[in-house]
Amino acid sequence: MIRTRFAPSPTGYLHIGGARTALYSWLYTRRHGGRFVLRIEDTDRERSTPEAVNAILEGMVWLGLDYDEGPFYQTERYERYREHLQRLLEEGQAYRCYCTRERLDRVRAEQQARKEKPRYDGRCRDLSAPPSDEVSDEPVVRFRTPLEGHVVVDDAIRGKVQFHNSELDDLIIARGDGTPTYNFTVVVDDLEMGVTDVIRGDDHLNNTPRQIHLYAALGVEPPRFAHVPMILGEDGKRLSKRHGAVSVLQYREEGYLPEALLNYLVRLGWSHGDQEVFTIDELVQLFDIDDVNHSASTFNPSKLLWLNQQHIMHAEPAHIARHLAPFLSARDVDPTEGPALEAVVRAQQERAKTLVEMAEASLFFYRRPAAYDEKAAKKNLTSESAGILEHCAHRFSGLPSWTGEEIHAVVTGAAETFDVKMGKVAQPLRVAVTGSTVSPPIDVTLELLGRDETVARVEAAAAWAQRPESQSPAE
RNA sequence: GCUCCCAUCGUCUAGUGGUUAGGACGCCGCCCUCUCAAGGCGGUAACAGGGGUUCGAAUCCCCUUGGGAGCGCCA
Repeated sequence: MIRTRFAPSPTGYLHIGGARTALYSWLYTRRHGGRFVLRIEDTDRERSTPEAVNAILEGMVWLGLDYDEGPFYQTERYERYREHLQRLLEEGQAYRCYCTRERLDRVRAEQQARKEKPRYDGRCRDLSAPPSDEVSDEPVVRFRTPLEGHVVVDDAIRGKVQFHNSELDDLIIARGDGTPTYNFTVVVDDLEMGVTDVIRGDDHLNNTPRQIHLYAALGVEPPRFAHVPMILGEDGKRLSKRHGAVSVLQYREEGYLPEALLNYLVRLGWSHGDQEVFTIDELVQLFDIDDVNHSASTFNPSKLLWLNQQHIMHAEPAHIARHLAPFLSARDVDPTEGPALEAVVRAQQERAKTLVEMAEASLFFYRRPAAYDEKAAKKNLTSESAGILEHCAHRFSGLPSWTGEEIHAVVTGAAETFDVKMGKVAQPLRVAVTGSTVSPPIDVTLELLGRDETVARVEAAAAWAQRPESQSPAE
């Protein structure tokens, strides 16, 4: 059975790049009926924070990327690493290195000055006793990397990638204080957690040959690897916390649907013919890791926005209503007091790119506009339109029932009566009830708003339109 | 600097030796229209460059160029 994992380090929130990696792992696992494990790589105690852990967990929940096991915390697994470390030491596959940081820094600087690739020079590799000078009292443990030959990473996305062992050096697997480092903990965890497929960012491809050696030293077969390309910011640089990468939770705040974000992310590096819009179920059916592209891609906010609109348009109104409600509440509107939220959603569904937009554009359904938009009022609430508004208010009051059809008939009737175009009736009405020139079709809008509220607002607007100042001689 | 990865419209991509190089976002125009949208139609725009291989290369190979990543007692 396939087992994958997502292994973020809690040094910041869950951002776009991490979310896509998680998505790919998740989709791949769901597609093949495997198990998805969440592991928090918090061995960097300096920078890991509980807030970041929470932000990551919350991001996963919002995106709907559920995991079958975990979260496991590496800091709770030190015993496991210690055991393996001990074994490597005993078998001579690892050794203590007494070099001081100062010596290491100096060696590195010298190598760079000589335009060489910086790497450990192996001073302690074959020592039987600690060296006599420049000795650290807290020795680290290094892994004995083969000097000759090469390793091949058989990557599910990139194919075979070959590295010469001469390019590798003896990496530190345990710090001076005895705590294990990344390249060692991933290997131990992935093998102990039975991970069959390691799906991770491209930036780890260079670590993979070392890890393959570690697997060999521990006597196990390495998992299958899949290195997914990076996501670049609009400046072409790798997306990072410092570089324009925003938290996925920020997209929630900006009114994006999780399925839209996921849809956008999956298409960044993967495709299925010409299809652009996918449901999560479709993705689970169609996605496979070896179809992922080789090249890095650039984050394109306007396409994400379009996709969000697509998902808003095609989703069930009830689903959108659930996501929309908090945005209304945040604007001091109680969506249960006024037209049914689902009906409002239906009316707004194809004219909002985000839930924020939809909430803003729907406020007038729940409370009277504080003021008429200045330009809108000047153009539409005139002494001429006042008569039309009064006429409409009167007819609305007399309607046998309050339906869109009858409302529509009143509007078209008014246009005929006054011998004007539809716009000369609809727009003043729109300004009267919404305060602006934008809303769903006028009959739909008024029907939702209700007869009493409509008549009240239209009469108020008619009165406003007739006040002396609106015919100010300054015109 | 060294090693590794990558290279089709501005962006995301289809393409796997023979296509007028397709789609999508964006942008522009037109249509529809009570506003805003949505929708429809049309337009703009790409195979980084150079060598090969081949009857024939976006597709295969090499070089160059460009971009990215790694080279920590970070992950």
